[in-house]
Amino acid sequence: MGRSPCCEKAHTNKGAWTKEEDDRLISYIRAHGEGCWRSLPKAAGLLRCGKSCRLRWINYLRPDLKRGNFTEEEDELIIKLHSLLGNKWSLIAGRLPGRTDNEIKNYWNTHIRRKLLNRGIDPATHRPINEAAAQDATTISFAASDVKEEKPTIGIFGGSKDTKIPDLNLELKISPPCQNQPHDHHQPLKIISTAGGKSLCFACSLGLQNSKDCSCRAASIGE
DNA sequence: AAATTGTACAACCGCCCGGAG
DNA sequence: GCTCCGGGCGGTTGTACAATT
Repeated sequence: MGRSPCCEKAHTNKGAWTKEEDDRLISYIRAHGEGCWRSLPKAAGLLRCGKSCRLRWINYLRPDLKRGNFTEEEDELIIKLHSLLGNKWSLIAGRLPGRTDNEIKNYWNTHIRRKLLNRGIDPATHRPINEAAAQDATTISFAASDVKEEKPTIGIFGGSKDTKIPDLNLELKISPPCQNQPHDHHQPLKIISTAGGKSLCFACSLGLQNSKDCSCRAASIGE
């Protein structure tokens, strides 16, 4: 059927953003909010595609972004999340406050992939490279199944028969961000897993009981 | 010092999904 | 139920900079 382009390409700038463009975008969003990205460039006086504005804002201009190097903790969390979620960068980013999907994706491709390869782990399957090489070609790209004690059924993927691992019913549920939080598209998703009827926060389901992301502890303290 | 190669990351492209009409 | 549109996502490319030869 074909789609109309998101903007008139003939009259839009491309490539790196200038300081002036950044300033225009920031001041417009501060004054009017994010609103409709399609009409925003015109309203803000920018010769940019709406998508480009959105990307620039979300990835680089938002005030709540945490710039700078990833910590070792963040590294490990990304690896664990990737082993469960695959290349669902936005979901992974949701668990890393201040980080964006694009940033994590780039970081994965440049740093973590190599780090895993150095450890002898296939970054696509999270299996030891020798084992991964011996795997049937039909092996799926994310593999929580290599951990024998943890064989989660990941409900958020719709339960493809190839991804179901029967032994342990570890359902992941994703709920909208907490309502009392300020509006933020990248507010971490609350992902709760239930194993054997016992509710675990997402951090615990990943084996990060002592992580600051663990909400079980906070809940149990409050009880 | 210049050329080449490698690395990091910003930005774009095209597709998919969900909501509105 | 269908179509269209806007937003969002993941993959890929482009480019600047660093390291090496």
